[in-house]
Parts: sequence; structure tokens; C-alpha cells
Amino acid sequence: MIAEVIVDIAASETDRIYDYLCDDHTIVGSRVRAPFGGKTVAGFVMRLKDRSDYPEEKLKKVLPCPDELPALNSECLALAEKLTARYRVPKALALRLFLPTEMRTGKVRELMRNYAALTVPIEEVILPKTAKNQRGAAEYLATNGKTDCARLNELFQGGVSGLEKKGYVTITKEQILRDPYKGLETESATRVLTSDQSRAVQTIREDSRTVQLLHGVTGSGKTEIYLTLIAECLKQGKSSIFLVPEISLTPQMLSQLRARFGKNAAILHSGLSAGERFDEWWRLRTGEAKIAIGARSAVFAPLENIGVIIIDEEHDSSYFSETAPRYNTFDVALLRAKRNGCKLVLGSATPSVETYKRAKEGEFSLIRLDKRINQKPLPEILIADMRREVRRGNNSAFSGALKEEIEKCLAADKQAILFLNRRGYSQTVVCKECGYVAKCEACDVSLTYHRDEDCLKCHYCGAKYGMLSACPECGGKKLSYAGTGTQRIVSELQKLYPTARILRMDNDTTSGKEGHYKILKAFAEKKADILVGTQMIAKGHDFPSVTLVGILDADMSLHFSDYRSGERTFQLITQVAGRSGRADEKGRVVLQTFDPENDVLRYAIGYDYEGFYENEISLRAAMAFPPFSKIVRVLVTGEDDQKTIEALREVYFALEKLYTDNPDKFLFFNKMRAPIKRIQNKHRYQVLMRLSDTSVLPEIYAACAQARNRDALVSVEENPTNLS
DNA sequence: CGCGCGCTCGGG
DNA sequence: CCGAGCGCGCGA
Repeated sequence: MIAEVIVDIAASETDRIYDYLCDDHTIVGSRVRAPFGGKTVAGFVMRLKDRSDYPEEKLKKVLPCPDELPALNSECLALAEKLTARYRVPKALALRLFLPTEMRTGKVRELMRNYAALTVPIEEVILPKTAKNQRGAAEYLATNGKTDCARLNELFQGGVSGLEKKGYVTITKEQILRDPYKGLETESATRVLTSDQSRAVQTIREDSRTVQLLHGVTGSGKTEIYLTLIAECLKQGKSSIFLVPEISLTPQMLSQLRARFGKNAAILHSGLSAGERFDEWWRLRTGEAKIAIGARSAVFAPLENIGVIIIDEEHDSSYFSETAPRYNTFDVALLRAKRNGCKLVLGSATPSVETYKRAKEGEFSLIRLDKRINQKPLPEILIADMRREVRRGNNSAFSGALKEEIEKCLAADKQAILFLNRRGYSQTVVCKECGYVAKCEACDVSLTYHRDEDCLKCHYCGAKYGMLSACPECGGKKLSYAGTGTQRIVSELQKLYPTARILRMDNDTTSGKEGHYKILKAFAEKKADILVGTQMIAKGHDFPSVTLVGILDADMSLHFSDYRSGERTFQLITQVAGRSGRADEKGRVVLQTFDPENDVLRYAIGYDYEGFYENEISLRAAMAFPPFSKIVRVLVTGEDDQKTIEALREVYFALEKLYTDNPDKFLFFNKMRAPIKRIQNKHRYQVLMRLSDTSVLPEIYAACAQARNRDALVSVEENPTNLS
């Protein structure tokens, strides 16, 4: 038998079929070890055949991997095929998406765990009185028998190793089948849904369209709808995929899901160890678990017979992959949904403009949930006009209204969250007196200040403007182009309220996710009165005693030089506001801005998504921004400037031909240096395009794949989030 | 004359 | 991607 093999090397040079001799019982989709070049590499069997075009005597033989099941099923292979065609990445790279990294590196197979057992009867264990942990561990072993060392160490720190040294216990390595859900009963009781919820479930069941958008206000009970759909699939023996932004896989959510679905659910999140991750994947592959829950990458879960795919918080930017292949989770999910003939359910309180447009136009089904489950009103949002504060001589970061609310909040022994909207490094110019923001004349997006050249640039067309010395609107000289850091906020706050306990959370203070959880946990346990932070406090945790949310610079993200800044600001405000008044107390939100008349802010304070959308979509249409066009950036980076420019020339030459051949499909086309010229010693150049017709996309990808070489990386970004 | 590094090529 | 093979540049 001959196997067509893709070797697991992520390079375009090796991205082709190699024929190998193989056993007769080799299965398509399975992994093999293939002699390649001087050594043995991993490979995937793509197809089987009887004879090869390659000279028979030169064929080598593949060795099977000890996998009990082929790693990839036929759907995975087909999907990988589509991804390679769409994004022009080596097949190996696409295939890797379907496997846990632990499986590829081959280090983790079955987990070996250390077990301790007593070697002598408990009466013969003689220990000094002080060795409490050793005594405890020994007694535990006497009553419970052989026990996992990790568990013993948890209970009696260091006890086991002490006993081992004295020879009272032996430690054996044993392979175990992990069962993290032991003792958890699946809740079989069906929940009572509100009429709105059951109506939504009904529609999702019956509507013929594949994509179903659930547009529900915060607290309208979307999660219960998801869980009902999943439970229903489970009953029919079908599997499900439930995707959430990484950040919302909080410990509370995990335990809720485990309580509901027990071992039927495999939860893939970043907190898992390599072994656990592999096990969860394996449980899905074998069909032991039928529900895959996780962030973006869980869309590649090795499931068959999928009954529903759910993408919660559909608008979240984490659904776009940042590394090649830069897939969009929605696109992959849609492919899988169509192949499995199942529904793809999107949920959000603030859907992305693009998704909502497609829903309104009838391409997707649109299901509205306007009522909150607990009938509670959404928190009231007050606007604090910071221009007035500045004119009054208040140069602090806090408006009078916010200070008042903080005092009330502290007096009532409640908690407050202060949210700082600072994002990225690039900064724009704002007049502190009238709220004027420097914008590009051609693109209507904010300009970005470039310190190195002391000028303002538009990231969408490359236009360059001289730095302003005074506000062109009011002549004011108080121009600011640096957001206030959390650090300064905290010290100002501490001065105002010396007795208040303040926690700070941002990328500078917290290392890793663990750090975040620790801070959030401390805050949830009321170990602080005020939490100050950036983006990351917007999502996740529930803080029942928070009654005040302050958004210190609501318009900072509004003025971020991005066509999506309005959309993001609306989403952010809605989300942050939702942090206030989760329990019985009514919540309040103070929104500070230099631009109180701004449309986005006005719609946000009224929780008027529909109004926001209508306004936004007409702006997008007028400026021909997505979804009325597609922005494509081809980024060329490399350490050697000369070689990078060579690659840029090559790709530019091909793209320019495409442009001159199809002028009607391009709204904009230009090459320029990337706004940030060098990152980590790599020179950066770009070709920026705006397409009115995406039919040229495959050719753009092809040109880039062609120009990429050892010295320069050429990547394509579609509607990139940041153009730095 | 010899080897060292840098580039090119091939891998089944 | 990675190693093999080969060409040209400098040192004893």
C-alpha cells in the first residue's frame, strides 16, 4: 500500500504530497512517523493508493504512530483542505490546528501519576511528635489505601516525601485514566425557561437558516438558551461546540458547566496542564465527551455528528486568530455547521456591525431578547462633561459627579470599579477645552501622533499632517495626546480617599492570567473598595456589591484611529456598565467624556443598540468602510532591511498588476512603511488596500505566499484590528 | 593547499 | 524546516 503523506513541517517548500510505503491496515487521517531527509518526522496520511508515480525503489516506509484512533477524521481533513486554500498556508499548519500541541510534540501520551502506599502497618510507623504532616499522611494512607501523591501533598504538605525517606512508603508510577469530574452528577432536571427563552429555542430549532443571531440585552438569559440547546443535542446523541472568549472561562463558569454536563463536557481552556488538555481532547475524539467548550481553538474540536455550534459574545475580537493561519472563528464554524447540517448560534448584547447587518438583511435569523430575566432595570448612566470640569479649573482625573458617587458608594460600604479606556500606545490629539479631535480629511478616522517625526498620520491612507500647536476649533492650547495611566489614577484616588482600599489591575501590574484572577478574586471577596483597571476588568467576574462604575475616559477608544472605534466604544460601555448593580442594589455608571454630544455615547447611555447601529451603518456606508468594503493589509517584515524591501517589491509588483487589471475592485491601493517601522528588530512595510469586491482575495493571498521567503515574512490581514 | 562558512538544493 | 553538498575566501 502507498500512503500520500503530508510531513509535519510548516514550510511552503515541503508542503506537498510525499509517497510512502505503508501497512495495509493504515487508515486515512492517521499520523505516521516518516523518514524524511536525514531524520524521522511526523506526518499525516491524506490518502491511500496502490501504486505511486515515484520510482518504487526510492520509496521509504512509514512507521505507524501508537495512536489508537486516527488523529483526524474526514471532516477535519476536508476542513484543513479548505483552510489551506483560503489562507494559503502550508497544509501542515492547517492540520496542526486540529491536534492538541501536546500530541504533536509527542511528550504527553498517558498521564503517569505518582502513587504512595504504606510499606509497613501503621503501628510500625514511628515518627517524631513534630512531624504532623507525616503522621497525617501515614494515617490517611492507612485508612484510604494507595493514594495519589498530589492529593496527599495538598492535604499534608511535605508529609509523603518525609515518609518515603524513612522507608515507610513506596512511591509507584502508574498510568491512570483521569477523571476530573468524579463525584459530579449531571443535572438531569430540565430548567424552566421564560417564554422569551423558549420562543428563542423554538425559533432556532425551526428556522431554516443556518446562522441564528441571538441579540439579547445583558442578563436576558442567553446562557440558559445555549445550555438548553446543548442538552437537547446530547439527548439526541449529537455533539456540540460552545465557544466563548477566553476571558469568560472563569472558575465560576467552569464549575457551572461541569455541574450541568459533568463528564459529557470537555473544557478546553488555557488553565489546563498539557496532560489535562490532551485528555480533554482525547475524550472528545473517542466520543466519550460530546460537548466541546472553549475559546477560539475549540472550533477545531475532533467531534462528529455535531448538533449545534454556539459562539457567545460573537463581537469579541478574540475570535480572530492573530497567527497564521489567521482564520476567523465564525468562518470555520460556518463551514462545520454546513457540513454537519446544524445551526450556528451567535449571541451578543452588542453584535458586531457586520453580523447585525447580515441578520437585518435576512441572511441570518435575528432573535431579540429585550427583557431581563430578573426584570431589573439596567444601571443608569450619567454623563460627566470633562470640558466643563477643565473650564472650572478641575484638572484632576475625576469629575465632581464621580467624586460624589464614589463618596456615596464608600459610605454605603459598597464597591466601585473605575475603568480606564487607554489602549495601545498610539495616541491621538484631543483639545481639553472643546473636545476637538484631529481627524483625517479623507478618511474621517482619528490621526495618530508619531513622536519620532512629531507629526500626525492617518493609518488608513498614510496621509501626514503637521503637529498642531493650538486647537483649530477654539484656539485652546491645552492639547493632550497621552492618556492618564492607572498608576496616576490610583495615587490621585488614594490622596482623595486615604482610608479607601484600592486595587489596581492592568498589564503592567499583573503577570499572566493567574495574577488577574487573584486580583479579581480579592476584589470579589471585598478585600478592596475600589478596583482601577483597563480593558480586562470589563468582562468575566460578577461582583454583587459593586454599585458604581466610573468610565474615566469614555472617548479614548472613540478616538482611536480605527474605523471600528465607535463600535468598540459602544460595546465597551455596555459591557462595563453591566458590571454595576448585579445584585439587589441599583447600579450607577458615571461616564466621563470630553465629547458629551457624541452620537455613540448618547446611544450607549440609552442602551440603544438599534439607534447606534443605524447611525454607524450609515457612516460606514458613506465612508465605504467595512462591511461595505474589505480592508486588506499585506505586511512584510524581516530583520534584513534590504531583503525585506526585496520581498516587498516582489509582492507589490504582483499586487499592482492585480490592481491595474481590476481597478473597479479596489477603492484604495498604496504601499507605505508600516506606522511602526520596526518591532523587535524587524523592519516593517505594508501594502494597504481597500476592496469593494473580495473576488481578488485569493490572488492577494497567492501573491503573498509567493513572495514570502527565508528572510521576509509576508502576511495578509483582513480588516485588521490595529494598523500599527 | 586546506577548511570554514554561506548559499542552494532536495527530501518520497 | 534541516542537513548535505559545494564554492570561494583567507591563513599557515
